[in-house]
Amino acid sequence: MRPALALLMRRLDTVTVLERQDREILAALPIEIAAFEDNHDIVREGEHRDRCFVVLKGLIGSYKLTGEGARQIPSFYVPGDMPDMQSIHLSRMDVGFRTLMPSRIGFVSHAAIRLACAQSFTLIEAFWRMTLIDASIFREWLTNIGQRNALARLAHVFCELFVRLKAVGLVPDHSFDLPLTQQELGDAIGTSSVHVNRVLQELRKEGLIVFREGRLTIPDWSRLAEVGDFDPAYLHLRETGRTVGTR
Amino acid sequence: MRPALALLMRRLDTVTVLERQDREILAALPIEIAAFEDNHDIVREGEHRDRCFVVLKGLIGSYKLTGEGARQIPSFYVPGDMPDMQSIHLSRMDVGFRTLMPSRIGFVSHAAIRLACAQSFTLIEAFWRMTLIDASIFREWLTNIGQRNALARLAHVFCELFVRLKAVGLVPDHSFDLPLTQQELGDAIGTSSVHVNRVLQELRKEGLIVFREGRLTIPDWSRLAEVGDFDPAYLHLRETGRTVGTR
DNA sequence: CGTAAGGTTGAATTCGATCAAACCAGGTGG
DNA sequence: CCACCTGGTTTGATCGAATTCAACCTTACG
Repeated sequence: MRPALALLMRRLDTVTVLERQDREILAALPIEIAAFEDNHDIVREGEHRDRCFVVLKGLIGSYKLTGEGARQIPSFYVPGDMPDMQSIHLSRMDVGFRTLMPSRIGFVSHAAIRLACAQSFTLIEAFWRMTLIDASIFREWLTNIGQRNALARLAHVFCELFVRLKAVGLVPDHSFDLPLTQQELGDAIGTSSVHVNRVLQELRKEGLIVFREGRLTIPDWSRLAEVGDFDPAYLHLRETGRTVGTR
Repeated sequence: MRPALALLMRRLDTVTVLERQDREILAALPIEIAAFEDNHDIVREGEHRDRCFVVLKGLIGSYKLTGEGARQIPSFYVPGDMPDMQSIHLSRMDVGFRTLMPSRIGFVSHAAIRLACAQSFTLIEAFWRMTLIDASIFREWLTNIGQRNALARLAHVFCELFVRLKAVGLVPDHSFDLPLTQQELGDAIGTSSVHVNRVLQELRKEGLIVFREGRLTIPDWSRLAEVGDFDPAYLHLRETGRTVGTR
């Protein structure tokens, strides 16, 4: 099967159980692949879309701008994710998406997805479920930003990325590529880049992370999870025991 | 028709277009009604549910607790909303729901909703769309809490409640019942209740709100929307022009 | 009355923002 | 090869927003 669709399927497998015929329908989806450099807008706020995209490689961030020009990154998207699934039912985009590193993207038309959904209730469930998990992640981020201090917030975000990447098999050892700038991290956790810098130093000093040359290593998972007050339940992954962490 | 279902239908009308047969299916939904006093847990974090609920009267807040015991209210739910729609596809609740004032609730079993969805693709769309709008609201709240100061945050939340209540016809003039404590407001916008108190005074001093005896009045909508950097696009209401504001 | 829940106020403190400058590495072009 | 630029990181100093703690007030209510 085309590797792009294999990846999407693998992701769907982490959230639900697919039957053979669902896999066949998915495998037949027409998908158009494109590569983008760093900092490329894939979808802009306010647009009307007629297709969704799947992350195949790299890292995508959603973003919203306030009237003051500040930017919030409400969430990150890793390979296998369909970040703008919502565009199927909400015509106007309330959020934009851009690459946070060089990325490969697959585009699937709304029409094709609708057709697939019409053929299988299980697929509807699977896609719907993915969007509900997104919402769950937003709730967790709200709690993160609203209630925890900057140190815990950053630790929490690192933990989440670790678990999500691991779930799709992209964390062989205890490290993964994460070429985010401190500004981008700040936009995600709602602090200034200067403060991110200081918090990063703190995390490093405590031996909780190694973060350099665009790569994050987590030497001691359980301690980082402790500091970040992290419980992966909100990610609603199947077989959490197997996919999570190191213990 | 039973008023409970009429309200749900009215809400669905604000987000999508229903056909006659969809209305008939909805009207036949078995619904079980109950009244709850203030501060009553309807759903607790971690539970497994076999039914959804519709807010018929009152105000519901979702909430999450951190390891430190802090509480975040990720969003409010007004009459017509189905706050735990997600429970259909995500068995474990990652969030709890409780009344923020005396409320009337209608319960509909998952089985009944699934059956209704099996009969009408439009209904699936409508429900799915509601959950996607929820997610959109979470994104906006993330931006609100992450990027705006406490004054704008609070103004923004007030604006949202105003628009959402107005959309279901619960804001006859420029005021509505909102018997929230300052603690609860603080849990929603991620600040202490003491600071909420000060911000409220500021908003009052500027003549932007009247907030007493559990009722909020917005004398000058456009100025409050300005202060709160509020743009209702993220609510994805149909005919926004008609339903929003005062101009 | 006395109690409880919520609101208000003040003072001290802390967290994080802001501002500004220095630093550093990788690329580019003379 | 060096000078220069650029984007990002680091550091220090200062400022402001919001927290914390504590006291006090008001109202509702048994």
